[in-house]
Amino acid sequence: MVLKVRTRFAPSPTGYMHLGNLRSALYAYLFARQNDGTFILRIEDTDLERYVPGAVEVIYDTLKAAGITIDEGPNEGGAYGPYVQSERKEIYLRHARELIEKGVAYYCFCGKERLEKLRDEKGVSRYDKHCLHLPKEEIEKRLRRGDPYVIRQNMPTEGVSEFYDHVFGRITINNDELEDHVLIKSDGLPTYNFANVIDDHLMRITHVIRGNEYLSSTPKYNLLYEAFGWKIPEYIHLTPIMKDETRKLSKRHGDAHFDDFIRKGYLSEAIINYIALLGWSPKGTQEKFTLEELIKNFSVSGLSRSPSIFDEKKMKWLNAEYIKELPFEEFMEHALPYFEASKIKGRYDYRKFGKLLQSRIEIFSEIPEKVEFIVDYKPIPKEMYALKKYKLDAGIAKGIIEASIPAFSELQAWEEEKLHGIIQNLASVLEMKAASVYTTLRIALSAHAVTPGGAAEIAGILGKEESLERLRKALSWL
RNA sequence: GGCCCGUUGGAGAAGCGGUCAACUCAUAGCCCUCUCAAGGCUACAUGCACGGGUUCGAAUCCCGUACGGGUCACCA
Repeated sequence: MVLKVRTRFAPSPTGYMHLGNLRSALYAYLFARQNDGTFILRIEDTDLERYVPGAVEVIYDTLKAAGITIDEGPNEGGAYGPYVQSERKEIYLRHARELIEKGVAYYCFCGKERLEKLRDEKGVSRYDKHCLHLPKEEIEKRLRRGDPYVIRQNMPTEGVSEFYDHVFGRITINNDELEDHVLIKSDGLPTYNFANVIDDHLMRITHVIRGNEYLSSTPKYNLLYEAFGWKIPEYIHLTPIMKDETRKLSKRHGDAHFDDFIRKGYLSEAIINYIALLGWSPKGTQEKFTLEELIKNFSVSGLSRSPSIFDEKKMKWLNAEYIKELPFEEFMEHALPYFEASKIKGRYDYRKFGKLLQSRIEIFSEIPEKVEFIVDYKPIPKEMYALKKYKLDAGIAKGIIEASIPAFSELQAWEEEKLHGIIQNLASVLEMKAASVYTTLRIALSAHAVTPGGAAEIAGILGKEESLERLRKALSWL
């Protein structure tokens, strides 16, 4: 019988959702879905000190925005709950005691001071198995007395441990490298090392997909599985996402959170698509994938073994691709808050601007700056009209603008199409190239050498009255 | 420092013993064009960190060196 695939995302509720974490969740999700398996969310809140209220909601909101659906979890329920570690305290204790009976774990009463003394000059410490040799009576006595204790895993001191990882291949570690780490802390809660193994087994996780910071402690976990006589899961360790060659992309460096990018005007589809590509490479040359396509195309063999550097430029490009293919109405929905926050708030037609901007922005937060030129109308220096390419100078520009005012004045229906007609007609009357007339009017109407959109479009946005007013002003400056 | 892992152009990467070393972003140039975008085209690693070896043949296999990452917590 082939086991049904079950993967999990097991974040700690410590604040915002980091892109690296999101990617781990994504891969675990994709793998589960493509194998018709189950995706589980488990909250690892065994560190009371790092707990941040509201962090669980952030995790839920982010996964939802990303389109990642959860089959079993704190809110969804499931047959293997509870899915919050702090609610599973008894389960861990029970298993830890079982290990003590088996002789692979033991009580340890060593205090901070004693542990401190074990530290060498470099600050590297190594527990010396001191309490492993405590006589049974003494352990009983101290337990009865209520002395604080932890439970440690008793590691073998010789031999080697070997395991297979689907990304890194076969990995071998000498057992004497393994420390007797703590399984149960003095507050009675398990450490990650322990809770993880217990939960992954009890929740029937078949494939453990996580960051490769756990790669070197995996042998310890395997020893635990073996002590219990449990099946060891398949391992898929992920390389980190880096900010640059040496620094990991982290919260400390700012703007590495999903929310930050959403706020900057990225589409969640684009973010997901981009991070999927960081550390994973598709079989063919396609790079733009919907979630559905990612589920179909994801493959463990495409996972990279070296860290990848986060490149916002490429994510911007991808985002622009998504923006361009958005139906116009949807584009406007996303764009609206940015128009509202810009200098054209309450003036001009957002939709006309939207038409101009959809192919001109990479992220929505560029809207305010792109739109600002229209209100920034100021005296136009004569040199701005001096364009050799169009055989233009201030004098010729003056003639064009003069001729354009009566022509525009006669226009009743102020529509873009009609505006184009007038400009083209003007060109033939003046016996000039249309391009020269367009350019001159574009500058006269905008007072900018570079604008998104051309003369007719800008006139359309300004409306008849303001267009004429600007043309008269432009004329007066010449 | 010990141990584990990695290293293909500015970035993401394909490549799995015989390829002109794919593809995408970025960059540059050209075309289109009323400017800017968008779109189209083109250029961009005599070379796969470096040094040895194995082989008729190596980015691909082996060894060493350098560099980078991870880990060595009562954090996950």
